[in-house]
Amino acid sequence: MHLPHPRDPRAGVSVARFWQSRPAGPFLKPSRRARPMRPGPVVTRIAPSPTGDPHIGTVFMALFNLAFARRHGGKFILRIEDTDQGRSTRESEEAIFAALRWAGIPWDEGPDKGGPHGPYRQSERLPIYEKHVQRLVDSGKAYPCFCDAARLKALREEQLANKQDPRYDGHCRHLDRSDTMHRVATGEPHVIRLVVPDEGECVVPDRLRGEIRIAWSTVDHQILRKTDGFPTYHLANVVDDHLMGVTHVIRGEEWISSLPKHVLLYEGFGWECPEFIHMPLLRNPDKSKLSKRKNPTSVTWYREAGYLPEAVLNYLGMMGYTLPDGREMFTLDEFIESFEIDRVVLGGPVFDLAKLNWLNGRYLRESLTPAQILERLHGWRLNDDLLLRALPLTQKRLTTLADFVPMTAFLLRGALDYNTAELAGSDGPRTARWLRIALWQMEQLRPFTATSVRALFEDMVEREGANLRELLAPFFLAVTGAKVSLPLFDSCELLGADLTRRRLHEGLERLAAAGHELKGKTLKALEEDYRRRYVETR
RNA sequence: GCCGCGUUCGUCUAGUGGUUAGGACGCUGGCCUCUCACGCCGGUAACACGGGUUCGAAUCCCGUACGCGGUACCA
Repeated sequence: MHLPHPRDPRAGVSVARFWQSRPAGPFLKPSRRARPMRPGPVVTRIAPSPTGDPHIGTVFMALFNLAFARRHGGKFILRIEDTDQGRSTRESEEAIFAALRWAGIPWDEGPDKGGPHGPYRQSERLPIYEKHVQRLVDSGKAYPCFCDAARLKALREEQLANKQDPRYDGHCRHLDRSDTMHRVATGEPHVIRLVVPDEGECVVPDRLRGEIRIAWSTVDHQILRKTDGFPTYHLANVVDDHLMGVTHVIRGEEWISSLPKHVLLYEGFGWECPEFIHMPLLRNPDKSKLSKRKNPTSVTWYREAGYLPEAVLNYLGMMGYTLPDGREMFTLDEFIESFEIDRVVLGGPVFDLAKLNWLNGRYLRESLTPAQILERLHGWRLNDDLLLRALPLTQKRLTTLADFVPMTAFLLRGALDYNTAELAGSDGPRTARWLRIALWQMEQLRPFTATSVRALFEDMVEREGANLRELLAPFFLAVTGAKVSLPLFDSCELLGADLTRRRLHEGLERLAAAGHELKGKTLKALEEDYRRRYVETR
């Protein structure tokens, strides 16, 4: 079905085209009853950005995209959005693949397995974006902009001071065209910006939310191509979704405010919009967007901490959703089989480890035989590989073989059991600061090895003006659960980054409970201090 | 600040005008039992608030409050 250029007859108001004609009268809240499907094959996608650790939210979104596609006999694509050259890494990309595989999420097309619409890595599609950005410039829907950061900053501050929305003022849009072209041709640094209407509003249907309306005046002249020649998310995302035949964009609600930009791009290219479905965001216990500061977010942590992938996936399947028959324990296939996107609820679900624990326990005692659990233990950490790596550290300390188990138990344990007063030591606030700083440092530490951990602490010794023995004391306790243990740096390596970090985090929580909480002004001051003394002189 | 999206037990949720507002986690009392755990039985606890519409609103409409998200040459 070909649709004409989507522009509403009402002046200045553009409406994203939906596949069906819109109902007469006011748009009613969508019903939870299944809505009719768009004809033709369904294609969904997950488009993670390979920066940092693989996020549990990525698995959450992947699950719903996969279920929707499969339920309707369609395809599910994995696309890597590595348009941020500064932050994207191959290592992180690999970690995303591994995380999805661990979780049991299969994809039909992706960078690792190809497909008819490849490549599936945005950094390899630059010529495609280039061509499309040119199309927009040629048709006057985008324009080069030469403004530097200083001007933009000043502009933003002035607008904020006048209580206006920060928004590019169109300065470069009104430059003389031939002059502009000349400056571009001579290689002057510039970005390409999207032309956005000044008046009217953008109205877009969302499958779960009804019509979303946003005034154009609040939408910025989005940069489509950065100075480095790379596209921004907005451009690459729209171009790829169209070219890859994506019919349903199922993503987090954090994207709602950039919806108008995307709609404008689809219109600019003369393409039909996909159906938009904005899911609620996973939340911390305090309701803020799930973040590693407050909750474990790395998929690898859940694996290392001994969660079963099927339990994690099952748990994610009940975030914002219940099966039509209310079952709480289900396989991926069962989830897919009965999946109805219209049953998704919009309130942001708090990710509750206690309930995940209960579910994980049920899997362990109800769905696996002892022999199968043994296999899982081997696949987890209780295997020759770990024992063999621990042996060089324990060998000289052994009197009988039986000493080995208590000596290495901390490598396999969940929560540690130690005295918080001992952790705090004589200077609780100082201990808290040290743990906090080490944790920040470790978040950046790559690779995570005994050597790099040693370097981290030696660096800290210098900057904190403490001696190593004194500095390390609380870390022995926090990481191994004992004041006397195997060498700390090697222990950290054996434990791995996720588990080590989590233990420091737990140490911090214990200190907080004991009255040494870092919060508010103290925390802010520490952050600033940390930035000054560690980050800027790195 | 501005814009947007939300709001049923502490948490995950059922509920689509008429229900004693149901289930699950957690917490808690009991049973089972060599301990613990599991399991079983019971308890605790919610429609944010105010106006409408209606014979009747958790359910529909409007406002308020609160929460969250966005406001980048990050995604």
